[in-house]
Amino acid sequence: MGTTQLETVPEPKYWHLKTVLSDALDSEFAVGEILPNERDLAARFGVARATLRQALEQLELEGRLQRRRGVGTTVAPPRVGVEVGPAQGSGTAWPGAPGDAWHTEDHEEAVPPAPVGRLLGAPGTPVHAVRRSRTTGGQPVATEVLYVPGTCVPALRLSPADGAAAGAERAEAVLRELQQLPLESQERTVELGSARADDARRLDRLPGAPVLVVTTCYIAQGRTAGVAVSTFRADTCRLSFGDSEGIPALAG
Amino acid sequence: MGTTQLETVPEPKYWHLKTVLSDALDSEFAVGEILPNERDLAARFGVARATLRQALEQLELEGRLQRRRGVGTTVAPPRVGVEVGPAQGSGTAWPGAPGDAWHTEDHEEAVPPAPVGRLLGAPGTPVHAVRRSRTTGGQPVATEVLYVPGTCVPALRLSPADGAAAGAERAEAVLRELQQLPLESQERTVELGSARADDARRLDRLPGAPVLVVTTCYIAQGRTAGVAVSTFRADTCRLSFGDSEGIPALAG
DNA sequence: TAGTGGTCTAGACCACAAA
DNA sequence: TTGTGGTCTAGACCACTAT
Repeated sequence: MGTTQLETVPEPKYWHLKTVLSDALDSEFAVGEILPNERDLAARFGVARATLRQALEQLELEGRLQRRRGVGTTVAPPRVGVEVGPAQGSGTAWPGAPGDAWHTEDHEEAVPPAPVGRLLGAPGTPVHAVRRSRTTGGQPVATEVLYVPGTCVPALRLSPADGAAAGAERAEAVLRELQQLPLESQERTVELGSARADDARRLDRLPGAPVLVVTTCYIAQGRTAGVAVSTFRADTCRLSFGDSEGIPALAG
Repeated sequence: MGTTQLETVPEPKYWHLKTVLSDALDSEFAVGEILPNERDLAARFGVARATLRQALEQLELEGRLQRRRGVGTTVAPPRVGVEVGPAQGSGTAWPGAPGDAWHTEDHEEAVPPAPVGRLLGAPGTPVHAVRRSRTTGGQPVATEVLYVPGTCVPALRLSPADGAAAGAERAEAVLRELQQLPLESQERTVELGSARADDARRLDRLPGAPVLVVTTCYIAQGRTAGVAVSTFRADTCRLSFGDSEGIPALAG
């Protein structure tokens, strides 16, 4: 005990700064309000701009702030809950089932990424790739690619001569065909990732922005009949896996 | 003449660097191998150390690298899948049910954080707080606090005179008592957070490290009878919500 | 003690959005 | 054009680990 540890707290400046700013956001700012710019804030707290930015980055990661180049830093609204679990009261269901919150955008035939190819049991084989997106209050919150082997939707007739204009229609045709397949189960994983350039553009973020990557395996006829890779903005989303609707429905 | 750089790709250096390093990790390094130190790497790529660090941070966020102060940067093993969903084949269950993967550590009576208090319907009221932890392969992957109102475990007799030594025992007593309560349903959310100082220590990370925060509401007797806030290391974990076991069991 | 990653500085310039 | 956040530099020192 001899060493009376008087404030030997080597707490980093940016960490302390983050706490101070966080408290200020709670008490002195309203949602949507614009903060002073980074140079002013840094001067006000007597730190370098890089240090101030370290604190802001943390707060943005936690969904407290929103920063936009050329515009400024604003106080972010609370994270929106995004339902990801079993569809409304119906247990598991294929993408594109009635009432699902996604918007179908496009379709192409492509070789899936290696991890997805392994899940589908046929690495390197071209499959249907259906691009979908999801918005909340006009803001994009997620983008998704659903990979479906051609053998799982055998009745599908695609005329390659249709051209690019029919992308969304072809995508919907794949989803319609999927509903015919009896879905046995699904399995989901969630992990942290950083947005690739194309996803970042769709999500209105910069490349590298933190995202929650939800991978869903759809099991039908004893095999993995589809894999959806959904990319959610980590700064604005809270993923919700609700059993409160699904379980009672199954029990009743 | 280095100025053969005709293509003015406004791609940030750190982003390009990250890609280069990522490819190198795939082809030239084995899991656990130590990378050259940051100063050497920066020199080798002809960038400032801060820029190199920006690329390393991204790779660490994606679980590709592990950095430890005083030691070095090593190639991280693939993320471990951590089962978070319905317990093995038994549908929903209380924490502490047989076979659950958590280790009970401690107990105290405390006022929960405001958001948890709201979920429990009684902000500002002291409740049981049970601390648990989870490891995989000897590495800590998650820490959790389960908040349970005293009114939900009325049969529990705690002797305050027991002292601190009985913390784990008191915690287990709370969990035992919970099993008596019929669990109606549960609801989970997942969001990105940054580790507070105490959680960071438990997870063997620095404060501010990215974590996946899983909030579970346990519903019993028509009310929220417990709230668990579980904090998983985002760099090493992939959360797995498996329905493949639970759904068939319920259907049969 | 030596070597590592973590923090911090004080600049500079760039890309972007809005006036 | 102006002002914002985003990128980058070339240093410095600190905290930690292993020897």
